[in-house]
Amino acid sequence: MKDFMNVVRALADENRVRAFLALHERELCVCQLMELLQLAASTASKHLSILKQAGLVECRRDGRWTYYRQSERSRSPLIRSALTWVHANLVGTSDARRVEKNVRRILKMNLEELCCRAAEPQRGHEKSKEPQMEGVTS
Amino acid sequence: MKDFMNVVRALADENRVRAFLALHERELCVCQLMELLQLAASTASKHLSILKQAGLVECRRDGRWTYYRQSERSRSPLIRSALTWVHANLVGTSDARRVEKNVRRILKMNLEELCCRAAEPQRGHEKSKEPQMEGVTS
DNA sequence: AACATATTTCGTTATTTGGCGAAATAGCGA
DNA sequence: TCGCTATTTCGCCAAATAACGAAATATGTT
Repeated sequence: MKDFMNVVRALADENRVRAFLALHERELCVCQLMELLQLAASTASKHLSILKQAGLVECRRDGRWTYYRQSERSRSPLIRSALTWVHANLVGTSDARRVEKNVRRILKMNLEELCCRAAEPQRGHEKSKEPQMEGVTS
Repeated sequence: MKDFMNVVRALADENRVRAFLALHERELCVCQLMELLQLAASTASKHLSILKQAGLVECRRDGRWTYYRQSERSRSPLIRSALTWVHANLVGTSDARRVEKNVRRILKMNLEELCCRAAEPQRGHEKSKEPQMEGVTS
């Protein structure tokens, strides 16, 4: 029951569900999820830790970035069934499509640029003085 | 998404999950659920209305009593899958067995007696004229 | 009708939760 | 080492929620 309640409570917030949907079949770092959810870093991080605590997502550290993804389906029957249930009911809905669209937009953005945006709107980190607009060729 | 969130939030409270489990394959009135959850009538009623709002349970009125039960599985794919998911993860656990045991105890009790217990600890419903001093003699 | 009682609604209070910013932590590169 | 930055932790505030009792509602009984 305790594990079950943890999973349900983790899913009982719309921002967490959206984050969870965004992590379907791909991994994203906290910066990218901040952008997706339009939340402060500390808030996004908290949400992810709740999802992680429940076992719904896992994370790996890569340098300065922490990448989150949905847990392996082999993790436990509870988690496997939760993943299946959420997908069965949300994948394909307009809300899920909206999330998907937003994620694709975010994935096109330069990670360095995206991450620094909140703090310093101006520059990237090693290479560019000026952000080299990708996608949009001037 | 809205419907999904309603279902998840309805399940995000342990008392509601216990009530929901108790309503598996049987119906119970609010009095009986008060006894099961050890909550005030207004609180129990509120929990049931939240479960009902989410579509997880239905109710019928029979005289003074309102009987709740789990919704028909044909109600909607969302509800059907929710019922299946909850059952798959909780039925057979120690918590579910404890609920089941309690329900059986409650079903053995006289309904009239059970319902009046909160108000008047002493006796059944048809006989008494005077409230006969509970504890304090005036 | 008057009364009894099961349930719901309403108003209040205490607890929990979601949000933020500041400070602490962790890792990269000079 | 220092500086930079992504993330987490901490402390606080606001909003949501769970709990209660009192009052209102609905229904059966006399």
